[in-house]
Amino acid sequence: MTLDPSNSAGFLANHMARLFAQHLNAALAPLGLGTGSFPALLELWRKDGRTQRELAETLCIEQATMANTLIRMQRDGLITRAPNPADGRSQVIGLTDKARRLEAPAKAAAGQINTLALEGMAPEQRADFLDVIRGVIARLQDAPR
Amino acid sequence: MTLDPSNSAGFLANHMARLFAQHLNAALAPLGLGTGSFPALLELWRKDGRTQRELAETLCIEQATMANTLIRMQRDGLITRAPNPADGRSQVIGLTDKARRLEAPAKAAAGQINTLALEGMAPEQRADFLDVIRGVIARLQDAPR
DNA sequence: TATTATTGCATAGCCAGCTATTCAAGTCTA
DNA sequence: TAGACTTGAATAGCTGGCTATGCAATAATA
Repeated sequence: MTLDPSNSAGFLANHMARLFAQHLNAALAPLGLGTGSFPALLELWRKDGRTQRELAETLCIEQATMANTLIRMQRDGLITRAPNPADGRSQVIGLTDKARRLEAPAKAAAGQINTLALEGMAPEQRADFLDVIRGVIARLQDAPR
Repeated sequence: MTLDPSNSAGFLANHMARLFAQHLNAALAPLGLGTGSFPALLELWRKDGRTQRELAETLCIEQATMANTLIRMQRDGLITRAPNPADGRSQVIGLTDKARRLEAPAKAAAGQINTLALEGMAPEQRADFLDVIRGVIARLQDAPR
């Protein structure tokens, strides 16, 4: 029964993700952003006026996690909330001007980290790598937890 | 400026790691273990009587994180701490019998998750995949944060 | 040897993630 | 239409991760 960390997919995945997060955090901190708000912003930049549930769903994040992230984002002046005319339970999340101005620099910072991470790999190698990850995600998502 | 989540290495890495953690958590919960204590146990099962700093270093975890994990592990009756005769600042971490008895079932549970995650991949594909991850880790670790 | 670094841990305080629970608003159906 | 389900969000409470500090013990040096 070996299973040493440096040879376990799970351990390596965790380690890689932590390093990504550390770099992203460092890159986003000067902009006043964190690793939690960034994916939410990516979605809202694409199309804002969406609901909490929609965001959580497309980002594969639990609703409670999204709720807390949105609280911090509102505290930091990134989003506004308006009543949803179509459904009294939910609110419509909008971006502030401040958040809109951060789109270009934040995306640039994040892009650099992806570039660094995959440096030296041929384009198809990168595509393959991401495909394998997507496969792992699919299997883990389908299996009962 | 595209950078959509489902095509970003960082986002995919994070998503994959969260799914691994969820599965591992579910599998270890019946044993009273969590995703934080498990890597520490892997090291201690290999050789116990090690110091906090040693554990943090080999697991690539910050010292403060390790300290908190060890507090929970002690609370849960997994480890003991003895004064270090060689250095009055540090303690020697030992495993309890309870922790020793958990080695086989915990490793089995974790192994199953790795197997599930890489299901359907040929042995060399798996090896390649882990190698690519190790490469990403190396690049992110070397680069200034 | 006295002072100055360095090192090992602990602690505070934050963020991001999770589950479980609760509540209110909307739906459905007998 | 009244009562029962469903659904969107909030909240409590935990884990695991991080940085930044502070402190005590050790090591190094002037």
